Amino acid sequence: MNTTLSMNDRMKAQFIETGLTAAMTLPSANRLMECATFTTAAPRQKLFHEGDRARQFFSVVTGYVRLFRQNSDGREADIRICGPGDTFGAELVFAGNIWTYDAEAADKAMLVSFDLEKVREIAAGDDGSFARAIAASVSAELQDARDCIAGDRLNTALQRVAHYLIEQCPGGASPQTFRLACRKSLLAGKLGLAPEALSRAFATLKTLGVHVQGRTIEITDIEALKAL
Amino acid sequence: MNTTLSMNDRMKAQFIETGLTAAMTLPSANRLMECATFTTAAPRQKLFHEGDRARQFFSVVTGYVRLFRQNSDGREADIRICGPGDTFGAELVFAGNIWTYDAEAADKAMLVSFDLEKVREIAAGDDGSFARAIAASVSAELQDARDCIAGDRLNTALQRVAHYLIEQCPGGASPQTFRLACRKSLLAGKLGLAPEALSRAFATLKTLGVHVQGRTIEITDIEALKAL
DNA sequence: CGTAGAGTTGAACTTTGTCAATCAGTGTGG
DNA sequence: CCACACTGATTGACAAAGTTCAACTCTACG
Repeated sequence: MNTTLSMNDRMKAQFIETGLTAAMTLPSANRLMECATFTTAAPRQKLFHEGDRARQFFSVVTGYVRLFRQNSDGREADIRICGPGDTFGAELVFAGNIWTYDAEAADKAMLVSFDLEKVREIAAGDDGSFARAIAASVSAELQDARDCIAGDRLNTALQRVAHYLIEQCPGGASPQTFRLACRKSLLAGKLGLAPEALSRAFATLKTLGVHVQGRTIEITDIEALKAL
Repeated sequence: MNTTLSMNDRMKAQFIETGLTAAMTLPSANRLMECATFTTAAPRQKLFHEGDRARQFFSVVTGYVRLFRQNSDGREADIRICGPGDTFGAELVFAGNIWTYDAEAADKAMLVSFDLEKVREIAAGDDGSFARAIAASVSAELQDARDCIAGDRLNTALQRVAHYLIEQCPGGASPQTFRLACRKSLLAGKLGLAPEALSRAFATLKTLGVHVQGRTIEITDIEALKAL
């Protein structure tokens, strides 16, 4: 399914939206684009496995990608859920060339892949602004990963779900209605929960003015959520 | 307690041992050293708090530093335990200048601090090898953080403790005897456990040939540990 | 309609955190 | 040299939180 496509203007525009290029100067973004290949992935398609040699890293244009680890019994735990604009694997530009996790497309997904060797060459050849832009993306990922560790260790399922909902409220005022960005089972994984636990959390939150109808969320009292 | 010291040869040697400089070219390491200040911290001394503006990042020379978050009730969760050779806060070179966690010395600790502004200036001024070396350190931290997330979500307390012991076995053969690198309560935090849970894990492991006497660990059958 | 996939609910069970009491090791001062 | 206090570690009892498994519902879509 790894189809190389010529880049049209719409794709370029989408690519520019990517978090990676946001912090980049225009010349850097242009150099990066020269290493880019557009790719699509079918639902549940594996992108790579833990232990595989890595030849490129990725940005998500549309859809979602699940990064996860497996234990010896085959049980899986999500490490990160990447949505539109997210980059994953950029840490390999600077350290290592083996994947330390599995990745699969959650839905039909559109990705940009960047050739690691070419990116490293560019990073080594310029004044350092290119490398710094990628390093900024990796640093942001590190902050997110630490938020995740702290969140897991400090908060209960209910609190993590409430926190997620607060984050998703555009504007931060209530009452408010919006749609979940992804399937609930995917969200559960992102929050480090079994799907059942997410369900129960939503059920409990009903008493605090959170009404869930399919993917539609209605929040009547955001302050009550923050109080958790 | 932040005493600036002139750098003697022993200090230079210790500094060179640091993971940060390991991946660095000698000129880069020399440039980095120009931004460095030696600092000591008393046991339980706070280095900074979440939300503080960051002016430097750190490497640990001796002792341990606890990075943690607090929730609204004041309960704490460790994000990372830094020992000799570990660097923390380097992500701020590339993104952000506010601490997103608290830090305190676990024991009496000796640290090197690096002025963020100066480091950024050097990173912007050279051919990029300096920035790439720091980025490599941040990337390694990201891998560790993900190991931590996956380990927390996938393994029980017993499995995490067993995994830690296996990691600590020099050579990887049994029988073997070694000392824990730090206090048990600190280790518990590193593994995301309450001290009581670590105690119980050790008690359970007694039946699998792990004998704990204070900080001394005796492992008779490392294969039994791996089987968990 | 009917089927497949996603989501929900219930019940039993496991794991781990919390609280309280106790123990062990270490150092201090009388 | 011993009593005392202090800190860290251990143990038991208990409660809370989540997982797991199974049955059931709902919805979308052919």
